[in-house]
This record gives sequence, C-alpha cells and structure tokens, in this order.
Amino acid sequence: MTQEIERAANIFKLLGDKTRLSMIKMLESQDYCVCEFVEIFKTSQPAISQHIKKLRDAELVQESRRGQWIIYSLNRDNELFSLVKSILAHLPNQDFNLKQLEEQGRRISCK
Amino acid sequence: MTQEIERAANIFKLLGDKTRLSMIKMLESQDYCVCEFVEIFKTSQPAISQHIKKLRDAELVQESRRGQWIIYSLNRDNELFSLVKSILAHLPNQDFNLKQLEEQGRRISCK
DNA sequence: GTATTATATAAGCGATTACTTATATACAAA
DNA sequence: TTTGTATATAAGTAATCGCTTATATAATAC
Repeated sequence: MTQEIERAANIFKLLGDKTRLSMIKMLESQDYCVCEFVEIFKTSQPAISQHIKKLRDAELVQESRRGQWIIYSLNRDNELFSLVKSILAHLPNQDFNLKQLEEQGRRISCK
Repeated sequence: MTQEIERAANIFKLLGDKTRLSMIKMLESQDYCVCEFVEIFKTSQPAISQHIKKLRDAELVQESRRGQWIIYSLNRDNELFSLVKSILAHLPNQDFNLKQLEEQGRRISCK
C-alpha cells in the first residue's frame, strides 16, 4: 500500500461528504465567509465549523480573518491540489447557492 | 444540493478507503480474481468480499464467473466513469502487488 | 469597561463503518 | 453423491462520523 494511495484516500474521505464537497466546489469560484456557508447549507454553525476544521486540518482550505469574520479559500498549494482540481472539473458549478442567498436577502452578516 | 454532487460524494465515500481505492486502481490495468485480492491485501476473505460488494452495488465493478472463481473488472460504462478515470490518472500504478505475489509463489488458487 | 456577534471547541449521542467469526451458497473434483 | 474450495452473506462489535447542545474565544460596537 503506497503512501500516495493512503493520502489520496484521505482526501476522498473528506470529499465523501456532500456538504464538504459542495464547499470545495464553491471555493473553486471564490472565497467564502463561514457565515455564508451557515446560511447556504442550513445547518447549525457548529456543524459547519466542524466540516471546515476537517478541510483545514487537511490543508485543503486556508483561513484569513477579516474583522470578526473568517474567510476561507481553496489552498491551491496543497500537495494533491492537481487531483482535487481535476475532480472539481467534473462537478456542476454551485454558484447558484450564493445567488439564491442574495436574492432572498439572507446574505447579511459579512457583507 | 444538486444530485450530481451527491452522486459524486457517494463515489468518494467508496474511494475513501485505501483497500477499495487500491482495488480500483489495480482494476484499471487488468481484471482480478477475488482470491488475488485476498492474498494481496492480507485481509480476511469476508472483509474483501464486503469491500467488493460496495463497489459492485455502486456499479463501479462487474463480476464474471469462471468456474469456482469470480473475476472482477472495472465497469467502464458507469455514469461517472470519466470522473473515476481522471482520478486514477493521479494515482501510482499498483501492479507491483500482483508481481510480488507471483514472485513469492502465493498466486495460487485461480491460476 | 459591558454587550453583541462570529467562530471554534467540547461533550454527548445515534448512525454508519470496517472488521471479526460463523454460516450459506455455488461450483469442481473425486 | 460426497468432499473440498471459492465466494457471499449474516450477525456482532469496536471505532469513527456527523450531528446536537453548551460553552469558550475573539473581535466589534457601545
């Protein structure tokens, strides 16, 4: 069992959850504030925070604080980013989530 | 949450296990008998059988019986095969497993 | 300073996972 | 038809997962 297989399998474990997979796909287009994820996925804030933690621990995303908000972005320097990138190419764009949020006037906190 | 995201996430759940991921990578090169997997992964026969069942249920692999042996192959007609294929391109070849088996004279049952 | 807001972390819990052992099924060889 | 071999399935279990609620931390606004 090569180490590369194991590393890849760990990435797939993370992408094997539809919330996390959507997040990563969304982050391909633009950076997101935690508060936007909370609104979009209609889950509790801790649930979102825990998903993000996993992505952060795997260095798939990176944070940057802006005042009281924390903005996450895709870490394109990740060792396995080329794998991730080629996966994302097969997934439908998820930008409609944020558009919907704006249309419904629910994109509030960080804007 | 699009259905496509959910389908892809299900694939990643399957590939998120290093045994199953190795199997799929190996099947990219050639078909494999269950008994070869059992030898190569040094796990119990039921454990292997259960991994295969998951891959079969997702129609990622297909079986064909040859006498008392069952040979598995990659299902290249799977709806998401292009995704799988592009993933496999990023993984190291695993053919050494079978070579090792042969060198050690442990490739016995189905040959 | 205190209050409020955004995010993270901790603890608990039910569901799921990946194994185990035991058994069933399907075919082969005698 | 009996015996052996390959594979699948069933049942049980410890570990992990993804949520929940409660609380901690960090920044802003007053």
